[in-house]
Amino acid sequence: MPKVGMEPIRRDALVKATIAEIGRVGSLDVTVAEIARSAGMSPALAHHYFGGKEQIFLAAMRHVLRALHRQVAVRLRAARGDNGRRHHARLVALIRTNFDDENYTPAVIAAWLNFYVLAQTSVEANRLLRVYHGRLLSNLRHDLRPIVGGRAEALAVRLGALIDGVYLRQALGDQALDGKSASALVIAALDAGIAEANVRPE
Amino acid sequence: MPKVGMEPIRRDALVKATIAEIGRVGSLDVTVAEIARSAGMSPALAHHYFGGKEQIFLAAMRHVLRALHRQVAVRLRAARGDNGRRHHARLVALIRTNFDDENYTPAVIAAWLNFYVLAQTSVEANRLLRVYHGRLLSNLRHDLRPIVGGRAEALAVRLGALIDGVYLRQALGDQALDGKSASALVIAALDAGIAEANVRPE
Amino acid sequence: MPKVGMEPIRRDALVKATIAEIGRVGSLDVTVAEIARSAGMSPALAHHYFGGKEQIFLAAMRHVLRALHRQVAVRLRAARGDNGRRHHARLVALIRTNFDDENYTPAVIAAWLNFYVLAQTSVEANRLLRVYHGRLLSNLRHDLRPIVGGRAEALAVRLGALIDGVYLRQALGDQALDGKSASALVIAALDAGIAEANVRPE
Amino acid sequence: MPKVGMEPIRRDALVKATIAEIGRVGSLDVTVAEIARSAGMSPALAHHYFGGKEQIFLAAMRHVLRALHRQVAVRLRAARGDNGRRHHARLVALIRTNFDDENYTPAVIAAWLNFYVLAQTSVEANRLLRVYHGRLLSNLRHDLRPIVGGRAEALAVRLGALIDGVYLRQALGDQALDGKSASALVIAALDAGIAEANVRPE
DNA sequence: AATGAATGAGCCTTCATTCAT
DNA sequence: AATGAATGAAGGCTCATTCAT
Repeated sequence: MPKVGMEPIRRDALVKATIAEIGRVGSLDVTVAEIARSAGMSPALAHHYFGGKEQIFLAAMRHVLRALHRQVAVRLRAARGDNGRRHHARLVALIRTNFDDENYTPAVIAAWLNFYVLAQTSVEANRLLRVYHGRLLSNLRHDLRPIVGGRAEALAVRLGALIDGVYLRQALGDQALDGKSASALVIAALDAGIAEANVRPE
Repeated sequence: MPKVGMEPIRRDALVKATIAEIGRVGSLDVTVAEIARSAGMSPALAHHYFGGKEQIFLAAMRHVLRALHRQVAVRLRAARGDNGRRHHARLVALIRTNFDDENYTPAVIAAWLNFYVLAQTSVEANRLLRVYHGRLLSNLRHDLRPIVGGRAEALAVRLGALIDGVYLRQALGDQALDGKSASALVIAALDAGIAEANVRPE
Repeated sequence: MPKVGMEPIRRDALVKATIAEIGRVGSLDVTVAEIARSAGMSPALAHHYFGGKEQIFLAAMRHVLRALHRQVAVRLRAARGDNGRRHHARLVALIRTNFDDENYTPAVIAAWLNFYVLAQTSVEANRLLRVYHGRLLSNLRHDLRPIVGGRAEALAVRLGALIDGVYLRQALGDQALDGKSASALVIAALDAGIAEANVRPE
Repeated sequence: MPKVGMEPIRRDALVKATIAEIGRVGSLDVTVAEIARSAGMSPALAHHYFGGKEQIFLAAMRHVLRALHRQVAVRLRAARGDNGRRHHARLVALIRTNFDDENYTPAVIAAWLNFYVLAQTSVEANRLLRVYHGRLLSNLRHDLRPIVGGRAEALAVRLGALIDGVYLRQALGDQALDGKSASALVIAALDAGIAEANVRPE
C-alpha cells in the first residue's frame, strides 16, 4: 500500500533499525538485509533511500550525534546555579546528558564503539567523530575556564577522554555501571580537578 | 622447503601479522589470506595452525595482553621510591607502561579497539578483556589504597577508564598525543585524585 | 501538470532518448530509468507507454530504420542523371544517404551495432534488420541490373556488406572516417565493380 | 580431486566456454555462473583465475584474436604462386583464413560482434580490436602494393571493411552464406579492385 | 610441513516491473 | 496523465574453510 511522503518515515526507520541491529550483533557486520527487514522494508528500498551500506551507517552516526547535540543544548540552557555555581551546574548537566537514559543505552553504546571502528576506514565517519569531540571539548572548556582558569584545557581533555573510556568499558557489558553511577564517576573526576586547582593554583 | 620445528615460528609470525593487518585496515575485516600472506605463508597453513579465523584473532589478543602484562610486572618490580613515595612510583610506572613505545603503537591501538568489538561477539575475547581490566584495576587498587585509603576503588575505576579513553581517542588519529603526553595526562588525573583525597578526607 | 495528447510527444522523446543513451554508454545496458530521465519523465511512464524495455528498444530501431528509409526514398526520387547515368546517380544517392549527417552520427552508429546484438535475442529485432537488409539489397539490385546485368546480385551483396562493414569500423571510433570519406569508399567499390563488369563481361 | 597444474587447463576451459556461451545467448549478458558451469567449475574459481567478468571476456577476445593471427601466419607462409601470382595467392590465403571452419563459426561470429560492443566500454577491448584491424590492414597493404601500387591503401581499407561487413551480416543468421561463399565474395571484391587498377592506372 | 585447488554460502547492489494514488 | 513507492529476482564478487597431494 504505497503512499506519498514515505521517504522521511523510511529513512528514520532505517536509521533506528541500524542502531538497534549494530547493538544487537555488536559489530558492523550487519547485513543491509537485516537492517531493512528490521525496519520493515526490502533491502532494495534501503539502498534506494541511502545509496549504500556506508551511507546508512553514516546516517545512523549523524542521528546519534545530532540527538546528543540537541539534548546537550537543551540541558545546558536549562542548567541553573547560584552565583559562581552556574558553570559547575552546566558541566554537571553536560556530563549527565552523556549518560542519560536516551544515550547510554546498550545499543547506542555498542553503536558508538563501532562508529570508532568505522572512523578508521571512512573519512566521513572520522570527520563526524572529530566534530563530536571538538564540540565536547569546547563545551567543557567554556565552563571550566571560569572555574579553573588556565587548567581548563587539560581538564577538558581529561574529562573528555574519561567519558569515552566509561563508554568503552560499558561496551564490555560486564559490571553493572548504570547511567547514574557513570555520570557520578565523571563528576567526581571533575570535582577532583577543580579541588586540585584550588589547592595548588597555577 | 618445509622444515621441522617451524610451528612456534609460524604461529608467532601469524600473530604479529594479524596485529599489523588489523592496524593497517583499521578493522577486523581482514582476510585470512591477507594475514597469511603478510606472514609469509599460505592461508591453508594459517588455518592448520590455529583452526580458524577467530582463533587467530584470539591468539593476537592474548599476545598483546601477555606482552603488556609482562612489561607491567617488570616495571612494577623496578619501581623505586623513597618512603611513602614507593606506591606512587609504582602507579606512575604502571601508567607509563601502558603508553610506552611498545604498546602505544598505531597498530596496537587499532587492534585494541577492534578487540573490544570482537569481545561483543566472542565470549573468549570478552573474557580476555575482563581479565585485563581486572588486573589493571587490581594493580591500581593495590597501590592506591596506602595513599588514598577508602577512595582507592573509585579512583582506580576512574584511572582505568581514563586509560582506555585515551587509547580510544588516539584511535581517531587526529591530534598528536604522543605516549609521553598521554601518560602525563593520566598521571595528572592520578595526582588530582590524591590531592583531593588529602584535602577532603573521607 | 499532466496534459492531454502528450502520448506522441512522450513516445518520441523516449525513442530519441533511447538512441542517445545507447550511443552514450555504447551498449544495451542502459536502464529504463536513465532513458526515462533523459526523456524527462518517470520510468513508470516509459513503461506505461511501451510496455517494457524491449519494446522501447524496438521502437528506437523502427525509428532509425524508418528515418533512413524515408530519406532514401526522397534522395532516390531526387537523383538525376543524363541518359544511362541515372541509375548510377541513384546508387550514389543511396550510398550517400547512409552516410549523411543524420544517419552517420556516433550515437546512431553505436545504436546500429547494438541493434545487431539485440537481433540475436529478439525475433522482432531480427525481423526488422532483415527488412532493412532486404530493402537495401533490393534498391542496389534494382539500379545495378541495368548497369552490370547478371552481376547485379553479387555486387549488391558486396556493397551491402561493405556499407555495414564501414559502420562497424566506425563503431570503434578510432580513425577519423567522416561521412564523405565513408561514402567515397563505398562508391569507389561500386565503380570498381562496374569497371570490372565492363572489362570482363559475363 | 584437486591436482596441481590446473591453472592453464582451467583458464583454457573458461575461455572456450566464454566464447561458446556468448555464441549461445548472442550477447554479453552471460553470467559468470553460466560460463563457469559450462566450463565445469564453480563461479568462485572463475573469479579466482581471472579476477572478474571483464577479464574473462578480454581473455576470450585475446584467444580468438591470437588464434586467427596464428593461422594467418601459417597460411601466409604456405601460400605459393607462380611469378607475380604469389602476392595474389597470399591475399587469397589471408581472406580464406578469416572464413575457414575454425574462425567462421556461429559462436565465434557472435563473439566478434559482441567484442565490438565490449570495445565501446572497455579500453582494453578497444585496443585489442584496433590491433587486429591494424594487422589486417597491414597484411592486405603489404601484398596489394606490388599489385595495385598506390591504390593499395584504399583497397586494403575496402577489403578490411568488407570482411567485417560479411561477418556482421552473418551474425544475423539469416541467409546461408557459408565460409566458401563468404571468402569468394571478398575475393571477388579483391579481383574487382585489381582489375580496375589495371584498366585505369593512377 | 605446506600448499594449490576448489567451493558453498553469503552479501551488496542493481533493475525491470508493478501498483496505489 | 503521471509518479513515488516498493520489491523480487538475479548477478558479481568475496572469503573462510576443506582437501588431496
